[in-house]
Amino acid sequence: MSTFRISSQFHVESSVIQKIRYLNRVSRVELSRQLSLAPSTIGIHVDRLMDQGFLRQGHQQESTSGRPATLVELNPDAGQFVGIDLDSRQVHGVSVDFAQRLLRDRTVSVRSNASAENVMDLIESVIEDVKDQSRELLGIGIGVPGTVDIEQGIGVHYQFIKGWRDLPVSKRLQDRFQVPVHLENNIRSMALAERWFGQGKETDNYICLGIRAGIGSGIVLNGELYRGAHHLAGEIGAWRCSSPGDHQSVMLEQVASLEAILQTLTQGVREGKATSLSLSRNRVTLDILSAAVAQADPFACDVLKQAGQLIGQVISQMVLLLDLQKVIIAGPITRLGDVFLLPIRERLKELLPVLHSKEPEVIYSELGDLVGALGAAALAVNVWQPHSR
Amino acid sequence: MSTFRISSQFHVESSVIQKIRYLNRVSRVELSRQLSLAPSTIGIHVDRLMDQGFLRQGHQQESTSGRPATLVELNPDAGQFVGIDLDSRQVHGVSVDFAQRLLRDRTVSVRSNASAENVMDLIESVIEDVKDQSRELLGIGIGVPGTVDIEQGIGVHYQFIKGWRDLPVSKRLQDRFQVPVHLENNIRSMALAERWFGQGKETDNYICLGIRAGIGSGIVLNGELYRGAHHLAGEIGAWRCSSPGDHQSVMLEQVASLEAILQTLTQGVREGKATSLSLSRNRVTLDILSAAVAQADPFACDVLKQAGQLIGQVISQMVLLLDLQKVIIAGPITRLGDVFLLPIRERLKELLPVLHSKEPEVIYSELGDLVGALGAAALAVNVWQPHSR
DNA sequence: TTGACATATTTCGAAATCGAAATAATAATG
DNA sequence: CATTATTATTTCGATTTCGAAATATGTCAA
Repeated sequence: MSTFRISSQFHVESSVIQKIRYLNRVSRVELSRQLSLAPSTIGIHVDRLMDQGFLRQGHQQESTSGRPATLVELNPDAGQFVGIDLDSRQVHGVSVDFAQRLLRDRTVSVRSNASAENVMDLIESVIEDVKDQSRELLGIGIGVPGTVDIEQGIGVHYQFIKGWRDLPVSKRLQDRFQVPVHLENNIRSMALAERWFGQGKETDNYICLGIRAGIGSGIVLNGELYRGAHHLAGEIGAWRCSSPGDHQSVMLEQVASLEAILQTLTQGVREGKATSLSLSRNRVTLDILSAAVAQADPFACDVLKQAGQLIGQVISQMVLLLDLQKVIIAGPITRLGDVFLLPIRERLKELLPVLHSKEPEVIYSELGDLVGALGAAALAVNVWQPHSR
Repeated sequence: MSTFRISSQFHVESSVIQKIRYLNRVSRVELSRQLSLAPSTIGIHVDRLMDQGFLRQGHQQESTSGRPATLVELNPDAGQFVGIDLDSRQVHGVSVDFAQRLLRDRTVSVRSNASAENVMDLIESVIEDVKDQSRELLGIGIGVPGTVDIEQGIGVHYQFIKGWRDLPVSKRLQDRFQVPVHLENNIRSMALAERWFGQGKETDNYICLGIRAGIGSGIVLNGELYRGAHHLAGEIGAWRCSSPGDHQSVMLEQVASLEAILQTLTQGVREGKATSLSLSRNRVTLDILSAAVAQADPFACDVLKQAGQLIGQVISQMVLLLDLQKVIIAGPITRLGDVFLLPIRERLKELLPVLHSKEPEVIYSELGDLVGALGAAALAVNVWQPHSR
């Protein structure tokens, strides 16, 4: 694949837009400083981008001493992006305007026996739904579970959807909607969303730990998403850990994922443990667990504590290896609150040597169910470039 | 600290020199491609750098079809750099010419009760020794153990040298030798040496695992040294691991470092295990162990196998998290050969899921005792810039 | 030997960027 | 109210980089 050079003009304008996106409202001088370009150069590009309608004048404000800056901001009406997050059970879709503000969102659930083909149809209909008819569609981002080939836009493999193997996701959507489509692993999309809108905004080194059916993570280092040599970075589901009671080492995913926790609880109920937990369709669900936790059910709390401590140990290792400032935990498990979070923090504190003066924060994501979809949209936004139009 | 902008001219020339350094001999066109600059632009800079004596014409060669390239290479005589590696027990020093070829090297040992002050004196004398009198000294790089503040050039803390705390290493050497001095953690220096001269040359994502008195690692991601939020990345000595026989988790460094291994062996000899190992000054030394391994002493081999398996597990975790292509093991422990290396590889193979089609290599460093010093020199080389002279 | 063909390098006018000075717009001050 | 200080933005000639075409220098095949 030949690496063609992008006309330098567009490259600069692209990075100008990115910076404004990141800072919301900026003066020309501030842009000049941040991009290491002369003020005069920035002036030229900002003027051009305003002519083209991508930027607009913001309220000039900020009175210190000296001439006040005339702030520049994105023109929300310059177009829209769509982001899709495919979970094992749901498709979340969002559309955002050019200033990356939410326009519409929609969530549909996936039948448990749905095929890859069914899922793709569903995704297309969700895109159709959330798309605003009155704006130009500039790009689509999509986060999918499992392994992906982001260059080719192919979903390589995901075990929980029938036939999800070497699926040309990007090509299909590109053909249908006639805009650039960017594929990414969905946990990395979430990490990206945290970077843009969430708790990673001011933080350059963090991990977004997704605890759902499996366990995976999106890694941001020096402010950039890290993907690894074969786009497999962050796949820590298979980490071997010492489970507290057990002599043998076990896989992280088989002990501390939401699925594994619910499994352990279900097993406990069947064995007749003293607990207020009940079964629905033969298993403990997250809702049931949530209710039990609210009543401080001892068995449920104990199981969560065990899992939390293990996660705490895993986080201690990631922090030591990568010298992280933050670990953001995402996924439905965050609904359980402190019962799960506090044991993680405690264990982490125990395991980090004192020399780590700056103790890393462990926090829940606050972006809600749309995290992944917003991140996917950000993916498309990130790589979009102003064409001559 | 104000971020002053370097005149763009020097920035380009600097990156031209870096690229040539990396590729040894290159044509102007190849440079143009690699740096994404127009051939005409490269021509101007190469001509100028030749006039200034930094570059010279290489043998023009490489006959394919078309006009043959006139290769450009570094002029070795343009100056020299010095690199220092401070280990807990030794100071290694090297000088390299402008083309980064070894000029001289010298190793002196550090008295076990030496103070920070003694060590600094020793370092100064080593620099004086290895420095070539006939060339201009352009920079000094120095790798030291423990935590460092690379911006300030301060050795923050190292427990095994008396008084090694908040030591202004760079300032002292800068005052004495009147050239830029660059400080770094010594394991990161080693990782950098692998990147420049060793097995990291063609590999963009790897870890250099240093197993000595302690255990630490230097991390290279996307071709660049990763330092983390507070320059603490890679400090995995405190990782909690499940030791095979034990129920409690233990610190990696206390089980699998060279020090720990020798300690375990010493203990074993005292307890009268059946072994050919003997004690020298009340302890098993690496030399003794080495000899025992050569005779396939069962106790020694078993202990090494245990340690190797633990390291294998640790590597599996790092590989899964960071999707690495390679792990390079460095330190005196590599003298033990396959008895230590093979268990690592076996355990790693066991623990990696099949989906990791590209199995990462685990190899010993082949750079010998000068790794660290060469890496430190590379550190200075890396940031050096052509001044107008 | 000659004439494609291929690739490297240089040439040169156009475009982008710089840097320093000029200009603009405000607060603080006397 | 005028003046000074301070920061933002624009102006404009100088410098750097680009891009396309011209030129250089080899291989290969007829």
